Amino acid sequence: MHDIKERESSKMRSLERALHVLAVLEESAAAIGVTDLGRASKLSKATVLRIVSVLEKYGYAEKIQGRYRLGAAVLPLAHAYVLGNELTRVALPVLQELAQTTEETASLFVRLGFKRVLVERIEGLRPLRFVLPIGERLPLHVGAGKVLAAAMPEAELHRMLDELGEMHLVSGEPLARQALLSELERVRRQGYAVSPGERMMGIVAVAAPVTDADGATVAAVSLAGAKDRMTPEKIEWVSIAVRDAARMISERYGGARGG
Amino acid sequence: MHDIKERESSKMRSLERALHVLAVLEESAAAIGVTDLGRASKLSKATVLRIVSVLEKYGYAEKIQGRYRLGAAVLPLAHAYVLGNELTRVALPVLQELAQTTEETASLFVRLGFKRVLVERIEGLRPLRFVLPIGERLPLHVGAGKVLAAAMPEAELHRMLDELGEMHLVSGEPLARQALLSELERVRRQGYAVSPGERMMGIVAVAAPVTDADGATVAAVSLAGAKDRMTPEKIEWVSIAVRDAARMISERYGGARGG
DNA sequence: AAACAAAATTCCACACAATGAACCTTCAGG
DNA sequence: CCTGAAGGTTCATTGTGTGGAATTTTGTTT
Repeated sequence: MHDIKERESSKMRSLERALHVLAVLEESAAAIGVTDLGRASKLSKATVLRIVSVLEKYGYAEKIQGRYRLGAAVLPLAHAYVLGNELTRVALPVLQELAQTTEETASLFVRLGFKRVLVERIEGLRPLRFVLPIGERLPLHVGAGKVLAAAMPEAELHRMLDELGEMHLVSGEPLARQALLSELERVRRQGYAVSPGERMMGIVAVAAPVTDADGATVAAVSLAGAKDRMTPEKIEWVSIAVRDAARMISERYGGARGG
Repeated sequence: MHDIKERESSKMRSLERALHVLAVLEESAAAIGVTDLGRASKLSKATVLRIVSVLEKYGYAEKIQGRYRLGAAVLPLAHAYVLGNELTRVALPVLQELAQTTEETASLFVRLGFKRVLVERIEGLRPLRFVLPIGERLPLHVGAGKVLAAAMPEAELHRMLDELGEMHLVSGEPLARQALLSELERVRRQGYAVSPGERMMGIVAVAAPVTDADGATVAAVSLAGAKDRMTPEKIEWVSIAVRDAARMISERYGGARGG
């Protein structure tokens, strides 16, 4: 995500390098050796080894037969994040209500760099997937991501689009930059986004922004269900329910400042 | 968890300090200012500020009105851990099977220092709790923890008991060190642990160890249910089912070395 | 609204922690 | 038994992390 541009004067070089190694471990599906870690993070073997040794000591990395992978200590961090976070706390009952009345799956996303992260999900009648996808990094230019992209500063948005290059929907259909920009404009105007099968085939999602006291977008509420259940009429009233839910979270979040 | 003993020659002091700050953020329920962070981690304000600035840049910390809390970037780490980990992958279908046949909640724990961490859970008929507790840090001297404690090296176990001091069950009943040691010995002999309401009132848990190819305990499978459903007869056959599940995970885990 | 208090943030010269090239060890394959 | 590849170790050098003090910001009291 963050390239380590050694030129730039970065305070705490060693820490940034360590976090970079952690990011490589996150991306790497399988366990990875120090030589490969060094290659991937552009650091010397010795440096990488020192970093993973410390990470291992604290449980953030695990050594298995000379190879390294993420360690179990990352789980308590995520647990503490979800429990301690004001946003997830106030959103939980609202998402429950939303999932129950619509009988579909309700989710909460926050933006992280040029991606969004699923921070909370309540399944409706039939789960979308079995394994829990909380923490998954998803793109901003499709689905509920559009709500978050619509709130990005113009310049940052264009930097992201430059990085992304050619965009496609899951159907394979290309997504022109101009088409996305107009769509984002429409999302801003109408206050919600509808995404028919943009990221997952056969899944229709409706999403609306959660804002803080200053009106800045801090998260997106999304409701997703199978295409055949999401008729135009249902999408109509669901879009209202989603906006209501997002507004309710916004109010309670803004109201309890300093919690 | 890890005291920062500055005396000891620790390579990568700055990284260890940063991880220590991260641990403080994890423990702190509410957002916390740099002064308090400095107090809690015994570091100067300036140092703490530099550390949290970098953590914030990478999304591991969030600044909200001058106070800091964990950031959303910890969630993708946990997600990657669960997806990429061989153990959770092979355990998933076994836990599903176990939860289905027993109609109770099946869990998988790994040891992390002197605690255990819940890494996977499949709910039975009635969930034990609503909010997902994956990543929770729990003690080793009660419940499924006994299976992990039973596998600790003698010296390490005693160091832990020294740190713990007086132990109590959730009922308030004190737990003598000698009583725990004999119980651990029994767990080793019979290959599983039964914990009637040790950690949570009204919940009975049965647990068995998962071992790697060398026979070392790497995790614990646990099955927990309400006391009134867990009759002695059910505990009897459930303890067999749990051991079978643990053995199956052990075999598949050992079998796929290097995955 | 002014004055104060407390906390966040910036600055800087020094000390020593982090660095990486070179070296050692282990192990798999031929 | 040799060879190559990868994990791990060592140590002199240097530039990075450090913390006290100065400065700005925030928020609380009068």
